[in-house]
Order: sequence, then structure tokens, then C-alpha cells
Amino acid sequence: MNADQGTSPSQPPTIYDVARVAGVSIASVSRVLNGQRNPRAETRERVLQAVAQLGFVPDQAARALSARLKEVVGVVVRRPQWYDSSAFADEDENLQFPDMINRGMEFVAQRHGFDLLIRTVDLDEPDAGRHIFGLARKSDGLILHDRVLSPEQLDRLARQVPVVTLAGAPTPTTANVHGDNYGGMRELARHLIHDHHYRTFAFLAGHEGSPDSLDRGQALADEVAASGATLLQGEQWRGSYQATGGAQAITRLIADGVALPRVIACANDQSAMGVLYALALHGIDVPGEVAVTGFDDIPVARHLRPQLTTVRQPIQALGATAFETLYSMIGRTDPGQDARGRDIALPTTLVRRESCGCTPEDRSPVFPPRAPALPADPNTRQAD
Amino acid sequence: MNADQGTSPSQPPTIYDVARVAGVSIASVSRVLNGQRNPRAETRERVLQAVAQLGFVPDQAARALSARLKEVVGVVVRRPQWYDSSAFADEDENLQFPDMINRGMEFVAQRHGFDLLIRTVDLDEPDAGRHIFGLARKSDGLILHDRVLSPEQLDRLARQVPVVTLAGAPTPTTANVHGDNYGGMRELARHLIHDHHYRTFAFLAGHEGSPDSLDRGQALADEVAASGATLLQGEQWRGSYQATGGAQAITRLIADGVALPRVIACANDQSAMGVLYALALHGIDVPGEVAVTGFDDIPVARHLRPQLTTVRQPIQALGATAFETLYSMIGRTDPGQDARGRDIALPTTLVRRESCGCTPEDRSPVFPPRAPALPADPNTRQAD
DNA sequence: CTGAAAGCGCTTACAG
DNA sequence: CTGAAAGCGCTTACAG
Repeated sequence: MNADQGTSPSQPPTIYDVARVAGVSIASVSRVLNGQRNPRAETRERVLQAVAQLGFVPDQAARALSARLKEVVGVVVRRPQWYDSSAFADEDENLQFPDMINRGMEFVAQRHGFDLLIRTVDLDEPDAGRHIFGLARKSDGLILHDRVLSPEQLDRLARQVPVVTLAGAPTPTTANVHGDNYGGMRELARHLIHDHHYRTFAFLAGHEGSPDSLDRGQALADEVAASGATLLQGEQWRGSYQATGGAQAITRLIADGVALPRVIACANDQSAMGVLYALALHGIDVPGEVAVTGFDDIPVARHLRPQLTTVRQPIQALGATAFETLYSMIGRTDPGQDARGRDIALPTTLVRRESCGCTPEDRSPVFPPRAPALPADPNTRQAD
Repeated sequence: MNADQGTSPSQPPTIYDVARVAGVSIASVSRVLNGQRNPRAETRERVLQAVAQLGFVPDQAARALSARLKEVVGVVVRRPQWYDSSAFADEDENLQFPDMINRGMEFVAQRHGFDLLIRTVDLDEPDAGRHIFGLARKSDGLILHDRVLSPEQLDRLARQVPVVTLAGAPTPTTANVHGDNYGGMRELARHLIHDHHYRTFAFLAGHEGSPDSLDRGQALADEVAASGATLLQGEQWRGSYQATGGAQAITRLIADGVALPRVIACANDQSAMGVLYALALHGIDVPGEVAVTGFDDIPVARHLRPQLTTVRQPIQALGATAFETLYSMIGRTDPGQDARGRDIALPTTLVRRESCGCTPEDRSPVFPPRAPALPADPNTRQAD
């Protein structure tokens, strides 16, 4: 008899419809739905009944406008850049790492009723910054992966909305979350130097200016210097955090007739994948002739041949921590004891597999679980 | 002198601020920003000037409420389920496939000014459905990965908001997008049967009831039957679309002393990864003793040893097509010639690598590009 | 405990 | 071409 009967997409019911059916005011409907000020049992009952009958779910744009809270966090991921953009439009290469971080964010975000608005930006694009400011107006706060804004833009953005960066550096108005790059690479370097007695090294860097890459490279350089070993240097050891970048760098070095070092320590696992690929193509044995290591311990690292020795970052925890940090900044007007300005480092662990020259003693018949992927919920006594 | 000067997070400017600074009405501001009804050059000039000066960006919640368009699409991804949820909390295993699809969606979504609100749902959770309906009120439409709703729920949802499914089945009120599962697996099966002359097969299925898995299994079964070869059957050949599921299935079969078939065709690449892993653990040579194949051609497939023979799906195009289809349904009240009820299949291609027994002739020194990942923009004459 | 009303920040007929 | 005003669907002081 009414419009709701048709099969065509009818307008969803509004709070007015619920109020009418329940015979109460919209204020009462709002109150029972938001658990405010204990409505009378009967009122509550009638409202709930009407809500169920109509299948009412509040429109979140209206709610956001009124409550000044969207319950949405914007996430900006950097789109990989290419040396040769036409031949390698295969951007999916490095999907894994940022996506695992996002998964960690999402997990904790859900516990707070938040959703993630994900946006990939191409830094080559002229107004990448404008898109990020636009995203900010669809969200309550922003999490930025890996340097997507200039310091000036970042400052201007952080003045309008809470911002947390990943793999960046904290500013007075933003917080930063990262893995313990220096400590992780130091542990790996010591293993290579003292346990394996390797003497010549190269660090295949990530993209230019990346703080993660800088810290990792510095740790390796320091340990190599301390032990009197040799570190090859130069722009030819610049990668891109991608498999293609790693493969191309090695291919070029070999083509140029450069003597390879005993160890190639890569800025991340993706690069190492490309390096392994290129070395295999040229018949160079890993780890027999050249040892290769990564950083991150993305899930595929253990599926490579040889299995990749790497430094495990608590990838999902990075995302979870970034979200929790941002969440603590949202809706807070007092710039008092909040997270702004903090630099949060999460511990890493060395994972020795085969590509460094180790022989794993015990291989479990199934995949080793990636222990505590996420921190316990600090806001809940009991997991639900 | 005014509040904007401080370093504390000040309120972003509103359209009223812009109107005041420009000396015009908010209606005029709105008009120049939305390109409506050609405002006078001088008006336009003053507004733009004020906008730039204040760094004004419209609040999207307010815009959404007023314009009845959020420019947000909700994407629901299914969270993997585990046989043993405690030991394998390593959910990142199958991240790649859905995330690549999402990347394809995002790419075209950006061209329309849309963002993606991504939500992972745990089907074991009691009210997974409620969360999806909640997501719907934050979006203009929903894209559902791989069966996350019962047919009844789906119908109720589709009545309120446009819905496109991936790897599902179309309904009178929803559209579905999928790869050509049957055709792809048929081509692979014929290659295995007629080129390699294999005679015993097993199909490691995906999770129960998955239309993708069903279609792929059926294609294999049909070809095997047509050639008089043998297909092993039974619940022990049930996987989960995850590497862990594949590894466990094989480990269990071997423990049970079951004779392995000459070929294990897996429902997807992730499962094949786990199968390769488990076979290697038991010293079984691939493809010498057992050939293994996948489906999807996710980027790591070529990095496995042996390189994985598989059926390539146009993964990002699946996402892009899903978005375009949904987009065509948004804001459309006439249920006329729209996409509802359509089932859109995208072509697949066989990728012969090593795991089936082939020897790749030419390996390019770099990664072969994944040709046209995305369809051209039908709404733009010239790529920008 | 509950309702009438104001207000969140926009867009868009409606007049002029 | 432009402004005053209504309205999008909620939440939340403010009265009662």
C-alpha cells in the first residue's frame, strides 16, 4: 500500500519515519539510538520496534554534520613511481606492505566505529596536495604513508585536521609512527658480519629521501665501518622499494661489468625479490655467491627461493598504532598532553632464513604464525 | 590578530567565511565552486581569491547532505576464515587478490571524484550484516567481494542502495562482475591434458559455495571427463583460497598416505603457493612428480620456484568494471536501462610457466608488464 | 523523561 | 547574474 512495497530502490527511511511509527519525537528516537539519558523503557521499546520494522539506519552524512564527527579516517598511500612508466605499469608490485599496514589500521578502526577512506596519490601529478586536502574534508583525520606532502603543506594540513605520518618524521603538529629501522638493520648487519664473516656489502636503497631507507642504510654503514669491512656506494645502488627497481638495478650493474659485493642488503623485501629474480636470471647463486637480505618480512618472503632473510617489522601493528594515535587526537581541542610531536618506534626482529647463508634447522610443517599481529585493545577489558 | 593565527588546530573556514571575505552571498560562493550558471567574471574572481586566501575546502558531510551525494563507495571485503583460528592469525596471506581489485576500483573512482570506504567483515561474527548496512549509510553504493551477504539480506540492501557484487551471481536488483572462470579453467585443463598428457587430476577447491571455485572445478571436471582421465574427489580437497589452507590440505593428504594425482589444479594462486610449500617440505618435485597450477596470476606467481602456471584474470579491470557499473547505477531513479541484473564476465588468459611442466623459452630480463591493467576512461576523450 | 526548536555547512529552487 | 531562504537528516542544549 505504501511506497516501500515496490522493488525499485526506495528512499531509505529517515528518523522522522521512525518517530511517526513509534509515536514519539525524533529527539527520543535519537536518544534511544545513541544511548543518551536513559529513555523510559516503554519509549525505548516502541522506538526499537519501529527501527526494526523499518530497517532504519541513520544517514551518516547528516549525523556527521550535526555531531561534528564523521567516523571516517582518510589514508593516503603513495603510488609507486616508475623509471619507465610505460613498460612497468605494473603498480601492484608493492601492494603488500602498505596494504598490510592498512589492514592493521582497519582492524582497530572498526572497534571504534570508524571506517577508512583510502586514497592513492600520484606524486607526479601537479596537485596531489589538493586531493589530500579534499580527502581531509571527508574525514576526521588523516594518516599519511611515506612522505606524500611537503613540510609546508603538512603543516598547513595539520592545522586543520589531526594528522599522523608513517615512515616520516614528527612535526610539532603531527605524530609519526615507524619501525625501529636503525636497530633492526644493525642486528642484521652484525649477523652478516660476525656470524657469516662477509666483508663486502652494498645497500640497495629505497626511493630518495625516504627516512626509512636513510636510517637502514646508515645502520649498515655504521656497522660495516666499525668492522673495517667495505661498503660499495653510489647512485647505481638506488632502488625504488619495488621489485622492478631492484631487478633493474642489478641488471644494470651486471651489464656495466661491476663486481658484485658478497652481500646485497635491500631497503625492503620487495626490492630483494627483484634482486633475487635478476640474480637467478644471470645464474648467480644466492646465497653461495651473493647473499641477499630484505626488510619488512612481508608474507611472501618465506615463499621465495631461497627463503628470504629479513628484518621483521610489526606491519599490522604499525597501522594499528597509527590509527590509535590519530584517534587520540580526534575531537580533542586542548593541545595538552596529546600525541602531537611524538615519534613512536615499534621494535623489529631479525628473521634468519636461507638467503643470508643460514640453514633453517626446524621448518614447521605449516606456516609459522606471525605472532601478536595486533596490540590488545586498550579500551576493552575482555575481547569480544 | 584573528583565531586563524594560532598553531592550535583551528576550525576550518566555512562557506560563510568565504562569502564574507569576498563580499558576496554564500550562494555565489557555492556557484563558482560548482561551476553553476556562469557567475560574473568579477564575482568569480573575488570568490576564488577568498577561497585561496582562506584555504577553503567544502565540508563533504554538509555537501553530501544537501546534494544527496556522498561521493563515497563502500567496499566490503571478506575476512579469511581459519580452520584453526589461534594458530593462523596470519590473515595477510590472501591480501593480494582483493587489494589489487580494490586498487583497480580506486583508480577509476578517482576520475569521478569518488573515494573508497573499505571494510573487512568477519562472517563468523553474529551481525556482520548490520555492519554492512551501516556502511551503506556512509556511501552512495556498495561493492561486495565474494558472497558476504545472504540472498535475503542482499535483496534488502539492494532495495536501499545500488549494489554490485564480485564473484557472486546477479540478482534482479544487483549486477555482478567476474572473470571467465569456466573458460579460463577449460583452457588450462586442455593444456594439461593434451599438451602434457597428464591423466590424474585433483582440484583443490576454494571455500565452500564460492561460485568462482564451483565454476573452475566444473570446467576441470568436464574436460577431464571428456578425455577419459581421472579426477580425484572428496572433502579432503577443500581449500580456503589461502596458502595455509593449501598447505594443510596437502600435509594432511600425505599424512593419510593418499596417493597424489599427477596434477593439482588449485582454485587460486594463494592456494597453489601453499601447495608448493607443502610439497617442497616433503621433497616432492614440482613439476617432475606433481604438477601444480593456480588461478588469478597475482604478481608473486612469477616469483615462486617453480614459477607458477596459472590463469590470468584482469584483476584490476575487475575492480574498475565493478566501480563503473556501480557508478552507472548511482543517482539513477529510473530502473530503466540500467545495470541491475547484469552479469559481466571479463576474459582470462592462460599463462604457462614452469609448474605445469613447461619450460619458458624467453624470459625477459625484467618483469613482463601486465598489459592494459585498466580499461580506457569512457568518459574522457583524452587521457589527462 | 520528553518535545519543540535551533543549528551543523552546504546546495538549489525561487524571486528579483 | 545574484541574494534570501528553505531544506537535506540528524544531534543536542533548552524548557517543561
